[in-house]
This record gives sequence, C-alpha cells and structure tokens, in this order.
Amino acid sequence: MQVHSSGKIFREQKVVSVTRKDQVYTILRQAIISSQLSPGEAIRKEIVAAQLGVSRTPVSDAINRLADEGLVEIYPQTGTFVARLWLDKIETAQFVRLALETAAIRRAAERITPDTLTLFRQNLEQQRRAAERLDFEQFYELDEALHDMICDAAGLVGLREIASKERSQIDRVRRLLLHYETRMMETLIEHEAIIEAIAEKDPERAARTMEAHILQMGKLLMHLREKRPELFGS
Amino acid sequence: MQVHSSGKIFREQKVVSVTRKDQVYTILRQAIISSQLSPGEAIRKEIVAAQLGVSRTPVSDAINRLADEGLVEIYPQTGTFVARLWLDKIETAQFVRLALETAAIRRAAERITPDTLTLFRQNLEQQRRAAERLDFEQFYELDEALHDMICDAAGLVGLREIASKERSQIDRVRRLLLHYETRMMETLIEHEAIIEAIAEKDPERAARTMEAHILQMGKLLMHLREKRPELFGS
DNA sequence: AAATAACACCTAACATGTTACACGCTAGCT
DNA sequence: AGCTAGCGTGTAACATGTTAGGTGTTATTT
Repeated sequence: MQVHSSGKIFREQKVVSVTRKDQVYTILRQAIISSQLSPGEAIRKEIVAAQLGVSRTPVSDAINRLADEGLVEIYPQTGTFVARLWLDKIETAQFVRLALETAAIRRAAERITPDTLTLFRQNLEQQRRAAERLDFEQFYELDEALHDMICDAAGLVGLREIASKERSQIDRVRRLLLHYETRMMETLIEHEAIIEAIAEKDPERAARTMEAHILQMGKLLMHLREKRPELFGS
Repeated sequence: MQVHSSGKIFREQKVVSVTRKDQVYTILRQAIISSQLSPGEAIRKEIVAAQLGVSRTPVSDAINRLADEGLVEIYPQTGTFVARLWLDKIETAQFVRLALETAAIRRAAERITPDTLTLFRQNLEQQRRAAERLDFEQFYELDEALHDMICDAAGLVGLREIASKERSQIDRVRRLLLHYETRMMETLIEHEAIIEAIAEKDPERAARTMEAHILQMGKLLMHLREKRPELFGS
C-alpha cells in the first residue's frame, strides 16, 4: 500500500491528501457496499491491517468513520461487525435521500446548462446500452453516477458528498437487490423522464418524477427481507 | 476524566457506551459551536490531551470525527485548526437543513399526537419567558430543542442525529449572531406559526412557514461577515 | 537586494505496546 | 437440573514511541 502519495496544500485549500486511513476507508467501504463483506460478518482489525500491510491505527480510523456512516457496528471491547440491515434505519435513509434529492433536482432544473444536459444524456445513452446487454453492475454504476451528477448540477459545494454518504445504506440494499432486479428498462425510462423534466426546466415535475423513482425501491426491499432474512437486524 | 462509565450492551442493542473519545468529542464540539474556540484557531492535540488528562489517541479520534462534520480543518503533517466559516459551505448546510426540516415537518404534521403537541407548546411558553427577559442563551437552546422535537415527531429513527449533525455549521453561525440578534420576538412568532400549522395538520403550510423561518438567517449572516471578516475563510 | 535552495522544527500520521472490559464457559451451589 | 458466580479469552480502547512530510527560516548564490 502506497504512503500519502501527495499531500499538497496551499494552506487555504486542500488539493489532495490520500493518507493510509483514507485508502483503507475506501477499500472497506467498497467491500461492504458491494457485499464482499456480508452483513453481520466480523471485521478483525488486526487481520485487515496485516492483509493491507499497514498497522492497526489507520484501520481503526477507517472503521470509526464507517461506524459514523452506519456501515459497521462497533461493540466496545467485544468486536466490530459489518452492519446488518435495519428496516427502520433504511426507512430513515430513504426519507433523507428523498428530501435531499428532490430539493437538489429542483435547483438543478432551475440552473441547468446545455453542457450539463449533454452529460446527462450521454449517461442515459450508456445506461441504455448497459440495459440492452443486461449488464447489471455497469447499469448500477451509471445510475449512481447520474444521481451524483444531478447533485452537482444543483451547484452547491459539498452537496454530493453529503448525499452520497447518506445514501450508503440505500446503495448497499440496491446492490443486493441487483440480481432480483428485473426492471432495468423501467428504471431507465424513469431516468429519462427525470432528465426530460430538467431539460424543460420544470422543477416541480422533475421533483415529482424523482420522488416516484426513489419510492420504487420499497417493494423490492420487502422481497429481499423474505428471501434473505439473515441479512437483517432484529 | 472518567473512563467508560458503563459500556452496557445487549449484543443486539447498544444501551450506552461513553468512551473517552466520545467525551472528548462532546467537549470539543461544544467548545467550537459555542465559540469558546475561535474559527482559525489552532488546536494542539497534545495540549488538549494534557488538559483533559487523556492520551493523544482519543483526542485524535474526536478530532477526526469533528473533521468529518466540518468543524475542524486538518492539514496533514502541519496542524489542526478550528474551521473558519466558508460561505459556500454554509449555503450548502442551509440547503440541506431546509430540505430535511421541511420534509420532516410535513411528516410531523401528518402524525402529530396531542401529547407531542403539548410538549411543543410547553417549549414555546418557555421561549416566551426567555424572550421577555432577553435571555439569548436560553432562547437559543429552546430553539434548538424545538427543532429536535419536530424531527422526532416525524417518527424516523436516527433522523434527529442526522439533522443535528448537518446543522452544526448553522448552529455555530447562529451562536455568533446571537448578540446581534434583535428579532427574538419575531422568531418566537414564527415558531408559534409553525406549531400552529402542525396542530391544524396542514403539512403544506407548516413546510412553507418553516421555510420562511429558516431563510431569515441569510441577511444576518451578511451582516456578520462585514463585522467580523476574520472569522471567514477566503 | 532578490531569488532559490538547504535545513531545522513542528505536527499529524503511523506503529506498537498495554489495559480494561464484554462475553462465554465452567464449576460449584441450591 | 437449573442457576449463579468466578475465571479465561479475545477485542476495542487507550497510551506512547517513531516516522515522514509540510512550513518557515536562513544562508548562499547571482
């Protein structure tokens, strides 16, 4: 594992600073969201540290951050576990996501530029191709990227990071749902409707369309809970 | 400083776990939000550790968490500073607050119970008394408590914590504005209008009233920036 | 005198040793 | 047999030692 490859700072503005704890954080987060690590599974700090070739410190730091984000559960003096799925927490995350993204899309619709719109449409085109070849993973990534782009289009510094963090729980669930996902085409059509509303600078319609889109996930979630109860908490 | 006074766990449900890093976090956060520590001021981990009678580890952990929250700025290998106020970050925080709290109040208005309403009105009564004796600090605390109670009334697990965290930046600014604050009575009237709309189970009016309430802060902010430019970043 | 390069200092980042506590197990008591 | 108390084990929490790199200063060169 590389050491801080470049911690450049202009004293007023942090350019980039990739410390080991940041790298460990990114690796673990990715592993959790992609379900390489299963909900409920123990995380042994010492082993993770050994595997990544670092000491326990940056691993602990990364795990603390993940705990804040709700992706791991730390039981003091006992152990650290990949967080199980809690329906009530998912409900809250869904609510927050809905509130933030509908508000963001309203702003985006008001201040959309042709350039950004072109980026949106390129993304949609790629989504269409991914859907046609049934490439779930790729489709999912493009989906996430589109939501990020909409956040950026709202023109608020740091909003994407906040939205992305609050979406962690949802992203995990969506990943697990991928293989039960049969509505890729429907999802694509919803995305197109959202972008269309933005293009027409119609904030209200954009927000309502986004809302309908986000709420689709609820039913699938119940399906997952029946199929894989072991992933869920109490 | 006390050691984890009780880290009780029922394996499925964390009851309470006050570790040293939690205590340090709470102390530092309070100090920053209340402006006992000024924006831009250096935080010397070693000195903080000595003052609190702990080692550098829990202090570092607490500071990492505060950095996530945007309350401190860490410059790798250089130093840690109380975050200055950045207009663009405050703008984003304001946006997030608006999105979350208007959405929360809609839900609260839909599911309000007489008991909760009574609590709201008790709070308002206390606010009135605090306003009458020009007790800024007390009024401010009651204000925060009211917003927290509204979050809780939305009936979503963990929403208050999320909202409270995202409000950190705003809370700092409001504290600084307290002594320039001349509109305590107006604020109280706005609060009363919000609660009234909830009581009448009118989500739309409640949300619009809340929106107007939150947006009041903008002008005061510009005033502060002129009076105390040293608190602000670039 | 101005520009630049070398260097010393200070800090966060990282490594590692130590402690205390949650939990499971077992033995002993009822 | 069932229940409780004490003990052993393993982990996070905490303490402390070490390293590396950013910043400011100073010396040197032009």
